[in-house]
Amino acid sequence: MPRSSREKSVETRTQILDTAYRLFVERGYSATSMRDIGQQTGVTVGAIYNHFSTKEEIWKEVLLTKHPYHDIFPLLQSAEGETVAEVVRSAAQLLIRELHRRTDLFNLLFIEIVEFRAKHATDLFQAILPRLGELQSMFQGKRGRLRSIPAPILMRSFIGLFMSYYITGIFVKEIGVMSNDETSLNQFVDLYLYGILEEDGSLEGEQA
Amino acid sequence: MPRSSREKSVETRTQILDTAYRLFVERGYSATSMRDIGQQTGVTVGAIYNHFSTKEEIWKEVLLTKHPYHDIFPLLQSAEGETVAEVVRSAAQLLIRELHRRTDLFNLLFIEIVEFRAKHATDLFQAILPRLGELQSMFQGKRGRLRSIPAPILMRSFIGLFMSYYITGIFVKEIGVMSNDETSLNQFVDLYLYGILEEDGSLEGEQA
DNA sequence: CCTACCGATCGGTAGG
DNA sequence: CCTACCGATCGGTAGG
Repeated sequence: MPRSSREKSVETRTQILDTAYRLFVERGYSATSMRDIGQQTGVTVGAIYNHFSTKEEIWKEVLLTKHPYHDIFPLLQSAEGETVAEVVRSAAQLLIRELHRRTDLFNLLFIEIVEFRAKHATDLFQAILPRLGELQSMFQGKRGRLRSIPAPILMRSFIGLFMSYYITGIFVKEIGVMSNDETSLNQFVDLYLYGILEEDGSLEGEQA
Repeated sequence: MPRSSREKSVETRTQILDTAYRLFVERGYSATSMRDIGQQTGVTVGAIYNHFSTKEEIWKEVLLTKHPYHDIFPLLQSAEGETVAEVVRSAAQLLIRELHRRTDLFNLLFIEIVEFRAKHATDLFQAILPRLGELQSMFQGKRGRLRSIPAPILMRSFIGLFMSYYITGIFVKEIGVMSNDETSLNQFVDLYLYGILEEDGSLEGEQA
């Protein structure tokens, strides 16, 4: 329980950001009104302007503080395994589980691209950049040799693996003619593993 | 020049759809008003409702008629080469060139996911499905053996290749620390090729 | 295809 | 005099 008006203020601000995030990913930016944010937070519209000067300022703060990398980075770092292949499979499992829990994981990015023409992309990337280095240690001391692929390409293509699985999965869902189950995911991951690993037979052995 | 009021009506309808498409991908659905569409088409708001009963009906028609697969499918089919690797590289080149011409190529999909929670996904997929088969012939009679990967996975991961290159590229653009040039694309494509092809040394030979 | 409107709601701000 | 917030309302615009 807040003990001062100062603490109360910080709490209200946090609640506004939580509500705004939820509504933005549910409906998009323009379709979310300041009144919606206020009502669902339990404050008036005027009160919001005590914490943020414009609606876009709320967006900027939501984008930077609720961006998926906040959840994804720790998740990736918790991936375990003795070989590179095992680590990648473990990371893929964790990420897909998170995607099922939060099917709107990438919505902040899509909104930023469409409704803001990615104008805050530089700010966002500056925030992420320092933490990208942490990920490089994921494969340290693991068995299995990587092809000589630059780290940025490795990371971008790994993210892409999930984006494509997720986005194309939305459109084949409930169709039946295409499966979107765990088998599909494994096939995606295998394709990625064959793509990044030196050929030494370890993958085939593991599969058998 | 239209010779009858019937033809004039069809032309107006087409112009409305063209304008709506342009504004939707520029700003998103909610941020685009019926008045915007009317003004930029050169008709009043009331006139639009002569052709479409709701704003969402315009969206549905735009989504189905302007969807990127209309441009992408013919593009992929024009890819040439004597080996699977050459065809894939050719297709990748063509697709990236198209992406540079139309940087908003995927925006319709993003809007459908965020602002409509993908409610028209089934309609869209039904429209695309019959044409997916045409693509399967792309690799017919080409040298280079594919791993046993189901065709849907092949296609989904190929689309994913570009989505990840495109989306992550937006956020690393103009940063300098990460390159987003032709070299990056080739590295993405190589990763994909290693992922789908049986190992027979042909790729290394080609690279050398 | 237009002018002229409707009930409601938009982002943002007034004084207290 | 501060903060956090209120009820009411601003000029304009939303879909219809």
